[in-house]
Amino acid sequence: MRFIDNPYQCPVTRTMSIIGGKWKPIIINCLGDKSLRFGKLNQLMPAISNKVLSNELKELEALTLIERTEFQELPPRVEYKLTTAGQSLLPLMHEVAKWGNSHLAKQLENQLH
Amino acid sequence: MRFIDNPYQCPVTRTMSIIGGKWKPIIINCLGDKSLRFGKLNQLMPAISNKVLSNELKELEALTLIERTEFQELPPRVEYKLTTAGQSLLPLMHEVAKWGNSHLAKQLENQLH
DNA sequence: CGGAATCCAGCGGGATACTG
DNA sequence: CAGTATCCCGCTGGATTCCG
Repeated sequence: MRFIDNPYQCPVTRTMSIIGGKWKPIIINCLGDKSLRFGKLNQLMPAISNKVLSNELKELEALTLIERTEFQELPPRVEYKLTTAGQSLLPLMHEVAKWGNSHLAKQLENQLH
Repeated sequence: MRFIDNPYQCPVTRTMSIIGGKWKPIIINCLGDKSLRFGKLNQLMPAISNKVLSNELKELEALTLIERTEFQELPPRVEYKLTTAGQSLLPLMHEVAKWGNSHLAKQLENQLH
């Protein structure tokens, strides 16, 4: 029996165990090709606390999906951007977004009937 | 300012607010084109408790992504399958799986160097 | 068999204050 | 500015039991 909730056996479960969770896909999609500062990310996502954002960023960094660059300035400046591996997720995020849009469109359409 | 953590403004967030969470993508992918019984689903996913599985199935049903069919037999039999809307997620799940596989392949490759 | 009900521990995560 | 530290609440979700 292949257990589909086993990341070693199921590729969907594997992916979700990497980028699952409430915030990771949003952060990845938000970064895109850009390099963003911590404060800017926090501003774009007002619903996330700085503690959680900090944790998510650390995890994404540990997964080598994003790269953290600390500039030795005052006041401090830190920028986050996707690594090559992280960028490989962008097409997937695009598909996710596409589904979200078409699903919404269908819902609105159904409301008219 | 467009807030990317707002499902009304960001399609990625919108999708994740629908099929996000630990189990929904796995269940959807697991169902595929098949019709599966509660017990079979629980068997395929030993790590999920029946309570949580039951909840997830209810939520997916409320989202009209899956359809529940109850057969009036003894012992009882209930089958779950994707609706048309749910099936529209399968290509996305396929992409998710593809990324999971290629990501794993790259990791293994890097270990050789 | 397919759940619902109950109990309960763990921890995710919010709010706030503080620091280099 | 970019976090860390602390406190603490709420809810997720596990284990178990019971029911039609």
